[in-house]
Amino acid sequence: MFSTTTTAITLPPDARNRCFTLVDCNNFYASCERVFDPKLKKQPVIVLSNNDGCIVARSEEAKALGIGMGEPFFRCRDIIEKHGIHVFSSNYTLYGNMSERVMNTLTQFTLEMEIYSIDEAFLDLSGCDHLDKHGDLTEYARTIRATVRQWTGIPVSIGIGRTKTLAKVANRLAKKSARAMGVLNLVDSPYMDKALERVCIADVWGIGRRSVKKLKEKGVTNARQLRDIDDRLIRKQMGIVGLRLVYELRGISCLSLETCPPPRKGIMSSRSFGRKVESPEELKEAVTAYVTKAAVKLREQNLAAQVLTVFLTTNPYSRDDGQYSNSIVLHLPTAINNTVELIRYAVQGIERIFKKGFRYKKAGVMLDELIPAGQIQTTLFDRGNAGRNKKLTEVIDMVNDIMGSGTLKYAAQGSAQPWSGKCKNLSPRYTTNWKELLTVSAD
DNA sequence: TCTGGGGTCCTAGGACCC
DNA sequence: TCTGGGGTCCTAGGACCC
Repeated sequence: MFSTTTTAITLPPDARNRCFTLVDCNNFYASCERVFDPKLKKQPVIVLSNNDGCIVARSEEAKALGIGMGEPFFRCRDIIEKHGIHVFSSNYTLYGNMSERVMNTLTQFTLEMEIYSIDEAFLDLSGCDHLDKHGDLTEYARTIRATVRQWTGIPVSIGIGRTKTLAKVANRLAKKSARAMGVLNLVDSPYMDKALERVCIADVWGIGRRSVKKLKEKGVTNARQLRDIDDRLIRKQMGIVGLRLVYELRGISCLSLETCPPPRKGIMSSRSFGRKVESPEELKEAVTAYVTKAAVKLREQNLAAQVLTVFLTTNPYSRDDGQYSNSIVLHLPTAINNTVELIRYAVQGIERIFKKGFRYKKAGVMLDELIPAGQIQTTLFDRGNAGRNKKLTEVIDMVNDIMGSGTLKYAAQGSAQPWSGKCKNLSPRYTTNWKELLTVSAD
């Protein structure tokens, strides 16, 4: 029996001579909060996930106190009170806008950039690496760092390497090492082995919990050992993804820069409830609100959905209540992107999977099989409803765009929304809402 | 009492076909 | 002991990311 353990990676001719720079904001959400409140400087700060559930960002001071990433908030209550840690609900409007500012700043420094996440971007400086013999590339990165700090108030770390994965490694070390002062360049570095030895495999980009376990069983614990692993072994343990990762650690670029984001494959919108929900009416309200949000995103990208999935679930952590979760996949008769019709189907979906007698914790919708909105075909029996719904949706979009999202709502979303999530410690939307601008008092 | 949300890619296995 | 073999397509689930 043959198995495909041979290398199956085709490489571009310049795969060994690339140069990637990763700019990563430090403790991004916590840093955003700090920009607008100087009192938070040098103070422990944490930011919570939606519904004030988990801790998703920590300032260095909070990390030093032992607060872990992703820890449930309620389990840290004691330590938070004891040390007077500043707690924020997540303010995605603010973080999104701050992210835009950081990314706009970065475009000053390169023509080729991939916005990888809300707080990270890869810059292609392949054309610049000849400068490096004179140390200029590192200097260039220092200029980038200082500029972002000055223009946005956000501290960043910068890692440079021959591959994206090595840029990630360099970035991690830049953050950890005080001597690096936020910038580390690993391009053709004589210290490469030492650098890789300092990074444990769990911290390598693309190595998750499962792979850590497998690799440790093979005696591989740090990034240098992983780089030097046998090709067939890694192929067997981690498939093509693992092999690619190892190549990247060797300085052979397998992951290219994605300068324009590929079209979305699906759009999801879901939320945990602030309290348990039992009535079908409230579930319908919630799902209506979620699908409305998803539909706005859909239209922003000029897409229409052919498949709508609706799901609901009780609290999987709860031991006392009965457990039930279900989902339904609705193949729509034609691609849709107007909110009115999507709400109708979403509500139908909930009606079909709802079961009485359970205390629900979460529900959501997914839009899939997206096609360009221009390709929407109307059905034979459509008598103008689609046209009316389209116009209505357009008007609502326009008003919400000008007056702020949520100005006009569909009645089915409900107005009190007793199911909505907790966010007790929300900071103002300093940069996007006139009523919430930072005020400076004279006294 | 209280445990996020939104994505991507890959693989194994089943269905089906000739 | 001994089922045919080989291909494609689809889907569910795993693993990972921030």
